[in-house]
Amino acid sequence: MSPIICTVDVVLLTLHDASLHLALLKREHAPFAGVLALPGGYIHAEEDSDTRDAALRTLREKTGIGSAYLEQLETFSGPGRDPRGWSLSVAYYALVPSRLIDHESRPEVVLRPVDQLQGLPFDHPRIVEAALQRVRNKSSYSSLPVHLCGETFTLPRLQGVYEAILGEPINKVSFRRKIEELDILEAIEGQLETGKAHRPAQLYRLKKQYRQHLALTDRGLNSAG
Amino acid sequence: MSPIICTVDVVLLTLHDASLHLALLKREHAPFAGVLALPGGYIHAEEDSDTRDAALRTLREKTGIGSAYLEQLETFSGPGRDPRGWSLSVAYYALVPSRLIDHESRPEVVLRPVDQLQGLPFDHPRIVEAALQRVRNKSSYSSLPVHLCGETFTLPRLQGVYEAILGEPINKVSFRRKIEELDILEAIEGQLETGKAHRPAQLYRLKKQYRQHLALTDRGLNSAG
DNA sequence: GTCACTTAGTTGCATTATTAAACTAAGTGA
DNA sequence: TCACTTAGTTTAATAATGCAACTAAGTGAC
Repeated sequence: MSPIICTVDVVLLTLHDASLHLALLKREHAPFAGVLALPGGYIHAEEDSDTRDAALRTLREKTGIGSAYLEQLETFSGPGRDPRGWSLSVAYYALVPSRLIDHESRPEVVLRPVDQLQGLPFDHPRIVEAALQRVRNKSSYSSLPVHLCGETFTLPRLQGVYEAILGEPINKVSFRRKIEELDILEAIEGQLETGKAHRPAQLYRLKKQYRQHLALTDRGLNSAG
Repeated sequence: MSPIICTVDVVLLTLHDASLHLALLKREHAPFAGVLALPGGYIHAEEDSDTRDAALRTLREKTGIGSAYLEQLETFSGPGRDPRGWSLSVAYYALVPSRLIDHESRPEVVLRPVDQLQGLPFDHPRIVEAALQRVRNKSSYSSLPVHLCGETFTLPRLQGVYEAILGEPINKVSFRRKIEELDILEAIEGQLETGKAHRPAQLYRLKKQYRQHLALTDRGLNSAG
């Protein structure tokens, strides 16, 4: 029996111009050489300690990103998804603040708005679709979107990130109540976002224990309003 | 490079004596021959059209179950989880009404309460733990538990199933409101569950379109009460 | 400096959702 | 016929949510 082709693919999402963008790379080899595709590659049994590790390595090697929120999405498989044979890809999704994407040293990483994707090879459209569904759904009841912000951010900024992901406005009071309830942020003593022609906003950061873990609400964020 | 060992494992859950049980099988071959383990096996690239298909085949071959609610759980991997080498297992979980487990023709399938598991081989404890977490979480905001009931059931019975999974009582009025809201059940005209020494309960069944798909609530089922 | 403007952040109240308790319904069995 | 048990509904109290209007605090025009 011919061996199964084992790969990982990473749906790397970031926020650019207040909308969700996906990171893509031109494929170097056949099949689909030259086509923009998800960063991915073979699992290296000799060096990877599991598929998560393979995804982290892929992310580092292909995009230069050393730290991101990373979570397993789903495994896609079958005889038809890769022309080389029966293949299996463990898909992960990653969220990074856009500042961490270094366009100087990695000009080959291109960002595309997630609602204007076309021509993706293999079953990458399905994988991206699944990632978007997961991220949108999870954002509606968790702290997931904070991983798209940088180290520090204001509450109005964070609300904007939620709204960009969910695609609809959120009630300000309800939003602040929920975030408070999650108890994952700490105000940075005396640090305000100045320079704007209006009242400055308080800067916050994630509490240490939530750097990699998420917090979940009981009832969701109830957008609209 | 040595090939990666690709398998599927199925966490098959059912309700027995009003509590969640897991189906286990004695392993026939090394490693862990004779030990009770999750039904699982190699992916057959020649015959399986994807990993879901491999899981369905495994379920059919090892337990005789031809139809169940089946959903991909997570993929587990690494060099240490199987003594034969770097391995990868796509785990699925399945829910079946206990009646579908045919103890006559399959005496080798043993049921164990999920809170009294021990001695499971490989990383099966982790897989089962992940499945339980997923099922409990998903049950709190979806129609998932209906797949543990048979064709027809009463609302008090269904509430009992939710309570068995979630491990806490649910408010009767709230429960009925949520189920009504989900709009997935239809009362079976004139069919009541008789024979009990009290008022008979209305029998319901899943609407056709929800046989395989789930319905989700906006706000969850809010147990306790 | 004063004032118009803008967004940050809060308060109070109306609306809606959830829960608890008490009720009515309808069977069995003594 | 009556006690008992669980099904299913009603009512009222409580809690969560959302809206509108408020105060706060900066910038920039004049």
